[in-house]
Amino acid sequence: MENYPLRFPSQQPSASFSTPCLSLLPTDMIGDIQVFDTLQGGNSAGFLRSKDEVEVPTSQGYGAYQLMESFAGSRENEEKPSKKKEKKVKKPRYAFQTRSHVDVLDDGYRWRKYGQKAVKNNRFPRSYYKCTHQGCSVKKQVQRLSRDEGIVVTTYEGVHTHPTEKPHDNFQDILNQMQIYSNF
DNA sequence: CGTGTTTGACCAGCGC
DNA sequence: GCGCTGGTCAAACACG
Repeated sequence: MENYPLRFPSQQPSASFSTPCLSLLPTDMIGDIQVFDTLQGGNSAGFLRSKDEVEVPTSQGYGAYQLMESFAGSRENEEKPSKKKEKKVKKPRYAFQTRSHVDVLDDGYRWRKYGQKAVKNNRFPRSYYKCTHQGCSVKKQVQRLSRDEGIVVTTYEGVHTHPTEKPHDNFQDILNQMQIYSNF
């Protein structure tokens, strides 16, 4: 099993959220995935994994991404297979909750939509995307919360095997943007 | 014409 | 076994 380096922000920024304003994410709404969130309007960041563990934010919000990196791949094969033989290997998933008017955040990668499904208890459909880069099998799901339609949940599955196609601002710039947006 | 979206069909897992 | 739900496929379509 190989752990590709997580290419989310820090040195080689790949995130370029077009309408960045991350906020709290109730993890029980999306199940067994790791959750990255930042508190709206502040510079604190939290990272949730499983249902109850909260990592303490580090200065300037970098901590969350660093934690993501440290957990990359750590949950593979974690759940018990219901049958004896090895079951599907689930890639680790990371969810971002973003307050945004648009569903699809520009994270610097090229995505192809391959499905859309109505979701139970949610009047908004969930969209499924795959990274179009050759050999990269990263997927993401985008879903708007029913109880707060201003919030978009983006769930990433897998890790990109290539750098972003859109070199961009550094992470600090993104955080600054988040500040601006959150002050609305 | 290449690329991306839409959408119905299909399949697998899970709970009852 | 059956029905529900989530996830994926693929043909048709739209667009630059």
